[in-house]
Amino acid sequence: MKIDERHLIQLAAVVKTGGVTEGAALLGLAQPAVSRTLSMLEQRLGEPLFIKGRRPLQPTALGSSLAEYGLVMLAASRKATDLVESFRVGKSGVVRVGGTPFFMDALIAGLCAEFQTTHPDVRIEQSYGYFADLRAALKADQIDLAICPIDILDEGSGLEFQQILPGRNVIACRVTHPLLLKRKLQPAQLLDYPWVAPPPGSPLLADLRALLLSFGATEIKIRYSGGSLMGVINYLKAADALTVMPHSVVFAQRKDKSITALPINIPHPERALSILKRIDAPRSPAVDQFADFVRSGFETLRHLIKRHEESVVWGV
Amino acid sequence: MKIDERHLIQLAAVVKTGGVTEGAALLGLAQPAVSRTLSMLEQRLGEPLFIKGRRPLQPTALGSSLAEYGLVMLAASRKATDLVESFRVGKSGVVRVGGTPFFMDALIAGLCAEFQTTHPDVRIEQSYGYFADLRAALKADQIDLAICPIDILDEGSGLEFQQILPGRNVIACRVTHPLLLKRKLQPAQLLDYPWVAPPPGSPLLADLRALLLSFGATEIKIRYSGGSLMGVINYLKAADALTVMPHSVVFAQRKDKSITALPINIPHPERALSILKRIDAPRSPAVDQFADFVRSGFETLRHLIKRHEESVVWGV
DNA sequence: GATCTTCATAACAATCCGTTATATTATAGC
DNA sequence: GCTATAATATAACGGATTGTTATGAAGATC
Repeated sequence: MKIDERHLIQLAAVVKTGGVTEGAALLGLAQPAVSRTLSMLEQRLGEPLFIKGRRPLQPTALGSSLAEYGLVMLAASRKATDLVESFRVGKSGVVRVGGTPFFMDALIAGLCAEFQTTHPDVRIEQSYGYFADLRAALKADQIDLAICPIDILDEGSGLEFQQILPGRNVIACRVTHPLLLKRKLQPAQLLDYPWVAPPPGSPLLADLRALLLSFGATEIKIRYSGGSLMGVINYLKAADALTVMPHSVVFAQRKDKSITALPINIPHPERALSILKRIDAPRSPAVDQFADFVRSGFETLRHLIKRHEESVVWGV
Repeated sequence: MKIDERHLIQLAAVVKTGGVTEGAALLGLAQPAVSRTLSMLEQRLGEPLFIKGRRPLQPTALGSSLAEYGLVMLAASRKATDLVESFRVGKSGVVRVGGTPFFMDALIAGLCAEFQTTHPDVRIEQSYGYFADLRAALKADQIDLAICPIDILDEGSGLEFQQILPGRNVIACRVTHPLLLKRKLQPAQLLDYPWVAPPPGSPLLADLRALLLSFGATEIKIRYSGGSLMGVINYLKAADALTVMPHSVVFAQRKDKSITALPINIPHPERALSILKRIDAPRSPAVDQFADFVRSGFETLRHLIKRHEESVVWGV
């Protein structure tokens, strides 16, 4: 005999609270509704669920056994509604975010941790990739968000993108680099030092090539390549090498006092760090909240950078 | 937001089976019913539960999370229906049975064990008592069955009682008792030996008093009293004492070859071992089955006794 | 691109649900 | 034992929901 789950839950509520009235109140129902449910249940089962003529209500063996299962359902139901509630306000769910390695490592990872102090039940699944991969992953619904630098003219084509940081590269080196002592830095001097290449496939690598050629290099001498951000930084710390990095990434490392930027301006790439989303896809509130959080995080970063540059001659 | 438990279960079925059609089949429903449920759920939640335009169906994060809770409910529901089913056929439940100590210990306890080889999920709660207590307990719905000797003229008064064994007492002693060697047993000889009294309050004790007086005793010399069946038997084993016991109880001990009955007839009490139930009270199938089992158990016991007496001169 | 399976929608009847109003029943206090 | 009180059962009703079958739309497969 199949029993309506709702009936079992009502039974459980009554057994748990010890009364029809209280049980109904627990479920937010009127007493007659629950009373009728119990009558119907007993009639259908052909077995009493409560010992008749006894108050406070006392369940029979069958009644209390069934009530246990009802209690399980009641608990599950409660949890489910809680889950929905937290999901609706973006407090639970999954955020799948992909991005370029340097930004992810230097900035987004920390932001994720920060985000989760207020959203502990949101799971973040991070992955690496460059624009083409990320766009494909977005369209295939493998990720919910992408964070990467995008050429201004790149067409969205079904993707929404918000710029969150203007493109700006700097030349990074360790804080003890001899070039930092020079009064006037000539671009040609940069070619005297070994260079470290950003990850293959990254826009930064193209930037580096263009930059070195503009400095008059006939060929590009790369001493080290293939490292992630941590690898590059650790290389830089141990040698007077140079590399190109996003300004924000170097800025994020300022606390370490191990690498910094040379006080020389290099051309802005026609690119801006952006958050990419699919326009059509329904995004969960958690994804939206995370995107907002990242955006505001970069907002404050931009202000930080600005204030920092106004107060000190940065990089010296 | 409160979610209908039935909806969660349907969701779980679909997620579990990987398709609306299969999910509906799992629940014994038509496919459109489940399909509509899912549509309504998504509409009410404002969040998709499945990734659109993808077959086989793939749940979203929210969908699979909710499905987990649905699965819990589904499992509980299944178990509940199983429980009901087994309860209806008397394969589960509780049997509260009270009875007089000697019968319970000597006969009923073993029957309980035997009963549970076919009804392992029936819990038996046994208690001791004599007629007055048992009747009160029955009326107060503290026990479902009582098994005790009842005077033939005792009125049921709302109680149904079935006789399961005629009243018949014997005088019990150890198998090495000297009286067993006598050719002709004179009642007066019995008075030469010490007597053990059945539990206070028991009908047996009254029987014993009446018996001894009828033998011509001026006063009753009780050497030992207050023991349960095990106590009395162990006393008898260690001394040439005598006592009154129901015939069936002594018979049940025959395998031990430690106590037996004197070959002397004593008056039948106007009493028969009976099963008592309340007439009005709804009894669970398990109780009915147990009562039937006990009845048939005593039926075979009666036959056993009969055959035994026909084949051997019992007690010698 | 044709076909086949699977899912979504529509329409309808029956049931069930929850409500308020009211009667009945059990317990407690005198 | 009787009354007062609190709790439960019953009745009646509007509305929502459930299930059904029939049919249309959309992916997947070849």
